[in-house]
Amino acid sequence: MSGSSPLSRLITPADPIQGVCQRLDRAFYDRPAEIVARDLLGRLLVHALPDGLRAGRIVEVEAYLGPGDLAAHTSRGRTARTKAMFGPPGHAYIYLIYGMHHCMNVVTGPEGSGTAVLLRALAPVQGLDASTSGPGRLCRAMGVTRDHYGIDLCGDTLWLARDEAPAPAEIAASPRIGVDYAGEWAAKPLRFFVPGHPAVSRPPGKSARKLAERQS
DNA sequence: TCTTCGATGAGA
DNA sequence: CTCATCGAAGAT
Repeated sequence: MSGSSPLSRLITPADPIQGVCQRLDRAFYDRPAEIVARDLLGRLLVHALPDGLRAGRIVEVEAYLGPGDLAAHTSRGRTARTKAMFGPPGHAYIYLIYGMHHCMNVVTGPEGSGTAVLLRALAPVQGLDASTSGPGRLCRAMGVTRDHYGIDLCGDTLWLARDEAPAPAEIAASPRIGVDYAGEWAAKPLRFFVPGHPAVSRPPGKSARKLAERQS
């Protein structure tokens, strides 16, 4: 944490970060996944690369509530893959899905809780030219791979931050995507997104179930 | 060791 | 709707 933070370079005409930009600290992540998930909407994901910073504003996430949640990878216990998800909060849980796509989660709650939030879509802010809608494309555009498995998000490579942009006026919830196998857990409204935002990966259809709620 | 299949995305 | 593509998990 030096005085000349690279965060100053985030200020752009296209989507200016307003005033002070501050890295989210450990305490932010050390809360229940569902709380962290909602609080992550509107925050920034930042990756420092040799050729500059890439940053996007989070507009869609999903909460995974631990071993009791049949849709969560930690529901099958502690394995090599889920080691990071069972680890301390504020670290990245990243996995390869369908042999070709990476998905990035932020680990939440106390160490051992096995809870995390999947980042599903970003609104481009800086250094992003590919699509950032959908968990696989988000990682590809941000340059996130399993090399970042377990990385400390309170460090200076890959981190999340808050700025002075207003929080989303509204947050919508829906069932999580692609977890139909999870029994009653498949229906729980644990996907949160900014309703109507163009970067959201799957805009709700007419019959899609949606719960709009007020944000803090 | 063998088999199955997934917290996806692209394309017909 | 299909299918690419591979590691983790469960079955054997």
